Amino acid sequence: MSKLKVMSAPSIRRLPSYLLVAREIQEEGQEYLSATYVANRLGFEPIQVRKDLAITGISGRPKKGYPVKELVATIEHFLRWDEEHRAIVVGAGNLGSALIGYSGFTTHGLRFVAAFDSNPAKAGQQIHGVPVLPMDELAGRVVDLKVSLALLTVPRDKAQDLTDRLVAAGITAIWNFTNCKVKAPDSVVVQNEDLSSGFAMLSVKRRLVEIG
Amino acid sequence: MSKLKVMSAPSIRRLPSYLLVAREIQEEGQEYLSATYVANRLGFEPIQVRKDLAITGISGRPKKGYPVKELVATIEHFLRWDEEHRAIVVGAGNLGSALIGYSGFTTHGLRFVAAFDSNPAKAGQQIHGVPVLPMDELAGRVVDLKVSLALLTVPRDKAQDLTDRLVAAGITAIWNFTNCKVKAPDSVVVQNEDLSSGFAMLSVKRRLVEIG
DNA sequence: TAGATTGTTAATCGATTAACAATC
DNA sequence: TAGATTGTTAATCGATTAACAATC
Repeated sequence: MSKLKVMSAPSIRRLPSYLLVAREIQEEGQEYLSATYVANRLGFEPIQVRKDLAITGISGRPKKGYPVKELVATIEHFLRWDEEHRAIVVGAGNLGSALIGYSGFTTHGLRFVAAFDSNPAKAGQQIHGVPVLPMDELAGRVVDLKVSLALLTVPRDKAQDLTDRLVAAGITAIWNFTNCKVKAPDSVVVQNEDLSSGFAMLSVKRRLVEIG
Repeated sequence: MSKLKVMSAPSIRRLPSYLLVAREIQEEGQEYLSATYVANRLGFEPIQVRKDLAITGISGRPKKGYPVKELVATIEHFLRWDEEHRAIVVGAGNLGSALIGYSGFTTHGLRFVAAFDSNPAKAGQQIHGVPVLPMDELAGRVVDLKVSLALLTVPRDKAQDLTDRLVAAGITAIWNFTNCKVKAPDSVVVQNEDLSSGFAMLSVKRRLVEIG
């Protein structure tokens, strides 16, 4: 077992970009990959890359760098992207449909098995091959669909109610794309994805650039 | 003029959620809103809310809190969400279409005037009322469409090429939804939105909960 | 060997939290 | 007035960066 390292949220968030670079280098047939190279590619400091990679438990070779194949496998395992994650999408609107269709998630083990929508007209349809089911079947289907993860893409005023229903149905992880901060028991993992905060950053950066 | 405060990225990212609470309270007809109340609602510390709000230049009243109407206006102005931001969407796929259709952005002043796609079959169509134009018209239309912001929602391998073309065409802000870190001159603001990093956080949090 | 790189330990930097005077 | 709240200044906490020995 590797030593327990401090895992900061920023470090974890940077891992996917390291994985991307590592996969690319792996395809080029390189055997080793240095933190220096990764840092140059992504605009980070080499020491930061080394520290971040350390949390996964990988160990590199002085002078050579990290063995690429092992690095890819280690990051994937650390992020649990080497397992299948069966998920449902709650709210089959624009965003829900887009997320189902986003191919990038398949390399993270994410597999959408059903979508739910309160609009009866959508029930029975398919979105990118994923069946849309009526919202009132939600509670009954979580178990037989064998899902523990739900993506929440409903209007903000329905977010808390659906969270409660998802928790009651046995869902243990919620990826929340509404800008409503939902409450759930500690045993349920909630990850909030707020596009507004990104746009806030963009706007403030623009002003700073204009001012100089 | 208000004193210049330190603006940290985390603070800026929290402002939209304060704005949401403030708007809600405003609709309820309340005149004042305290940092304590906002903190309770969002699960933050009151001191953090006060510090964050301070960067916008707003000043509250001891005992009462912040005047709600002024607070809403001040945050909106600080984030430039009180102006119109004309934008194009480059890549009219699933994600691009979903972002055009996302109604939440209209309250942030975001207005989509056109989408561009390399698939000729899509040109001439409309997505949620926004015309789709052929990609080779990109350079020529940026000026007459009067846009300075572009949302990048193309496959990762086309991200850098299109960034270069956008910059050459006069775009000064890019909201990048690809997981490719694009390079642009310092005068161009780039905001990277990486869904993978959110999923990485979710996965690691899940393991921590399972371990206990 | 010499140079490049890892990984540890220490230093710095920045963000969050605490303490408290001012105030309505 | 008393209690609640703001906003400043100081303390703490955590993340990033630096220094450097170990090593292939």
